[in-house]
Amino acid sequence: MEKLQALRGMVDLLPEQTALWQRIEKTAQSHFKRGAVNEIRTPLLEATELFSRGIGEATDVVGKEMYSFLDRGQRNCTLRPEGTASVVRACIQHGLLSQGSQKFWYSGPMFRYERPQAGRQRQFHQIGVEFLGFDDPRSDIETIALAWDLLQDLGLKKINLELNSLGDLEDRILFRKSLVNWLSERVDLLDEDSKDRLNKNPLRILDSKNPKTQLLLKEAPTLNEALSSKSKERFDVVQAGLNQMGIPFQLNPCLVRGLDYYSHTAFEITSNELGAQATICGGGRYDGLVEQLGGPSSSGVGWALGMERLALLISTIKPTSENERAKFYVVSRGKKAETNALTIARNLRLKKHIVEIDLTRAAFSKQLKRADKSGAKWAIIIGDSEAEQRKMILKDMRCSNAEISKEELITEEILLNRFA
RNA sequence: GCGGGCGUCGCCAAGUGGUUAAGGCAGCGGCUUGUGGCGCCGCUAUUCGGGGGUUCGAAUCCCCUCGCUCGCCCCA
Repeated sequence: MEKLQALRGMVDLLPEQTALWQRIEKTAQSHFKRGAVNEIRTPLLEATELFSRGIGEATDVVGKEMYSFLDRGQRNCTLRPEGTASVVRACIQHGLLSQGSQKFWYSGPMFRYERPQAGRQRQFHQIGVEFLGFDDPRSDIETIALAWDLLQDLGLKKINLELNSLGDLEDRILFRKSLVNWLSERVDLLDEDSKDRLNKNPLRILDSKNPKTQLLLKEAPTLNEALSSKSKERFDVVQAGLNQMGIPFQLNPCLVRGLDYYSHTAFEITSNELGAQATICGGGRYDGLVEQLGGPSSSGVGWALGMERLALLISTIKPTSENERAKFYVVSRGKKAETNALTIARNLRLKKHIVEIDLTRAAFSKQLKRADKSGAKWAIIIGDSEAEQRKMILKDMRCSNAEISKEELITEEILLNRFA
């Protein structure tokens, strides 16, 4: 018989992991709340066209990584490979931008059909932020600071912020021309991938990992030189803002990012403790996107961070805290006792206590062993004789010595009063 | 899509051609027929990812296949 298992690249998160994930989500939400950023939830499934138009036909994400299929109505659908396009679509659809600028956060699964490796799955999860309708470079600074502070709060000390400016559309067209010209005279020195990109997407050559290509690029014209004075000024404001906040960053003139919609500020937060997939958070400005998707001319800036990669970095943190453990562990034997036990557990829970109940019918010694292991502070023991008297034994499990630990016979009423 | 590594019980793991597939953890049962951290005893893989082949004999050798994993590509 064929073993049934999850599809490649689809990962189960077991309780040991979910505790950590909840911690991350809780921390992030706390930062969003303080920043007056509102949650938005959009569908996992969208029209394929949203992504091909938004992210760009020539990108790898659209070209070879999308989970696309025809639904029963012959509509071309795609499981979202990223969050920004959906958020922008929702904004346009509901006319939110006519109500002024918007600050959003989202969280959820994304899908890309790639070979899985460390820090990369086919279904992965992102927490992201999108600020729409903000043109001021201070919004770049605010979003970056939000990401930075959130990661600091999670205890990540050894992370790097890399920063670049892609300029506006005109800057990039100019730069592309000069880069292509320069590289065309040196095609022989390029690696295969880069040769391919020379026509398709020349800017991407900049972040080639091929060492020879990188060496060559040191002589090449840089994006920075191609920026208009206006773009340069804007970039200066962003840098000055980060400096003033004491957020350290490194300029990386080769940081271009793979999605077509980025302009001006582009940034990545990386860690060198992650293996090959070092980026835990990436984002930037995307001023043309709203209009490109059929909305009003409007600017935007945002980022997304990878939950799996974040979880990898924080995985050393202890998962279960003291107050998440059960306060009571209910043990019972005998027909009447067992049903009484269930009711008592429920009544304690209605009083907001954390209660674990043993449903095994094993010997008391066995059940109490589990009570001990569970870390519960109190055991409630109900056998036939207690059930007859409508009482129970309350046993203090905090004492490590079983012989001298306190226990007493009490009624449910007394119990509920005492722990009210 | 292309490379490298790996696949023995829920988890970790010995075994590298001879047959009873070690051991540890976890789980279950018992010592303690109604009472917890220790200890002791017992149970838990007709089977070594799957299929085929070589051989008197294979978890151990060969072929195919599936899966996992790391890397390339790319991104979070």
